[in-house]
Amino acid sequence: MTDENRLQEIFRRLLAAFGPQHWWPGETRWEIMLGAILTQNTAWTNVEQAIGNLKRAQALPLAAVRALPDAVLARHIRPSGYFNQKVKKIRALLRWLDGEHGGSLARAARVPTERLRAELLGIWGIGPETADSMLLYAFNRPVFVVDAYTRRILPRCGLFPAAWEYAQVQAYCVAHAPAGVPCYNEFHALLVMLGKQFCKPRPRCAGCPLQTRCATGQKRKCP
DNA sequence: GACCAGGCACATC
DNA sequence: GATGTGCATGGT
Repeated sequence: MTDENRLQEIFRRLLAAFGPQHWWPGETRWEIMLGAILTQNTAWTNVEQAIGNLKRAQALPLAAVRALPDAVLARHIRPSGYFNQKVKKIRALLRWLDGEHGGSLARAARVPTERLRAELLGIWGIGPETADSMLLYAFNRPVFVVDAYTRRILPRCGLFPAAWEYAQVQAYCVAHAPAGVPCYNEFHALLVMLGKQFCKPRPRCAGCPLQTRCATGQKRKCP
């Protein structure tokens, strides 16, 4: 079976098993972008609490977040973890929006994909996964999102080495996965669903007296 | 109590 | 360039 067929078969099976995921769980472009920052290295349930806090305080809209003092914003998003860092990232996002697009997401949405991606990657605190999540889910661009689950699951299916970096994995998926915004949307969501349920991080090293993990993501190194 | 979660920036070698 | 570390809460 070719790589293309294997990846398409994985997509087909996941869709059959889990059904459409209806991502992204956010109602506006802004809410999706905010969620993309808040979910960095954080369980979505924690992000839901943070967004719930903002909603209850009627502080979720872009203009409301803009008007919040840092300390208040930090208090609202506290459940999502790394709250001081995330306040800085949200401020950096707003600075970009104001500086490049007059504070208008509608204007930002008219920027071609490659340039928009470059702009997002230029924002402090926004790396490739967060930028691509924003592009796909907030701006409806055909960009394949690679996350920790993608990089864990597909190598275990034997598709490529686990050591591949972001851009390599993305290029592979673009080359072999079913194309287009709806498929990219669903594929990423389905990989997350599968990963949460069945694909825990790398197994512990057999016989390691520390019972810890080696290679990326580890807390300590095996002796 | 350890591990994990829909990363990223920065320091150090 | 590769590797390690800080950031932090909440669920299991």
